[in-house]
Amino acid sequence: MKLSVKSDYAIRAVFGLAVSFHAGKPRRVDDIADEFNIPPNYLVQILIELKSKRIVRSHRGRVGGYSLACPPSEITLGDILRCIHGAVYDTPALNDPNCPRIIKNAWTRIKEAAENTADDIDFQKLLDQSSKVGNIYYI
Amino acid sequence: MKLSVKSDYAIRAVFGLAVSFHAGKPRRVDDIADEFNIPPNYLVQILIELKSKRIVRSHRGRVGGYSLACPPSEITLGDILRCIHGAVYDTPALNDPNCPRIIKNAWTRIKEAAENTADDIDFQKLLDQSSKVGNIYYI
DNA sequence: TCGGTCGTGAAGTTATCGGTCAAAAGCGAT
DNA sequence: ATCGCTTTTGACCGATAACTTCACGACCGA
Repeated sequence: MKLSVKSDYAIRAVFGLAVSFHAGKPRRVDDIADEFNIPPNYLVQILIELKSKRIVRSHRGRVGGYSLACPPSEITLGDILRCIHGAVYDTPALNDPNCPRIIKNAWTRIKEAAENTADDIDFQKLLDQSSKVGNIYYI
Repeated sequence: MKLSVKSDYAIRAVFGLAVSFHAGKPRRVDDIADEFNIPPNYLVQILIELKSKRIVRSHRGRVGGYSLACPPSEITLGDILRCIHGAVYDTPALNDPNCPRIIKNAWTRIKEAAENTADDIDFQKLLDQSSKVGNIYYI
């Protein structure tokens, strides 16, 4: 039930990279951390995890930084959640042989509801919302 | 993303009480703990929480034990999850002013998907499944 | 070669989880 | 009235994970 901030940080970071995806230039860690109020040293660890799952790429050196490994439309929130934690929605009940089948079925229904929703939201959709709604209701 | 076993224990316990709801007689803690493989001393804490939220009732003394406070059809999985944890699906992102609106919207969608599903499953439905499927596929 | 960037591991703090234990308090039956 | 059975309460503990910071190494481009 309780999500960690880590997954939220990850989604913010990928969103930040999605915004500047067309530019083609990588973005520095401190830059992203600064925009989204993420502890820089913590963000590094998160980005490394995202990199190991081929969601982002890194470049070292003077013009280094991070960029998306594929178009925003091909990355979903479910992908990020599965990368950072093992699953979108995980309960020990499903692995517990003592849990009655009926209850396991119920857990599975809830799990799939969350999973399907997360897999349906890709970062291109978020970008579209951002350009449409963001400019109108921005305070 | 990671659920605790506590909520699973709670659901098992309430399910156990639902099964014997029509009998009208309370069920002892150790009895429930034994059937569903729940540490008895841990189950006590869970039942007390459930009682404080008026989901179950208790009865002391020689013929004491626990029983449901209302019919199984009026108790949903969402009720249990909200009782044990604060919410069915909780992410710190929704309370973080630094989290962009677009991303908060996405979190809300996932949250509502899980919440609606959990609220749709009441214990009468589980009982119905139990009597229908349980007897056929029981090993 | 030098400055800036990522990469990595370690360390520490805090919180939560899962579980145990020992009494106290209340109720029913006899 | 008392006795046994049950819930009630609250304290406690070890392990694990979350979150964060730090220091230093590796690497690249100019």
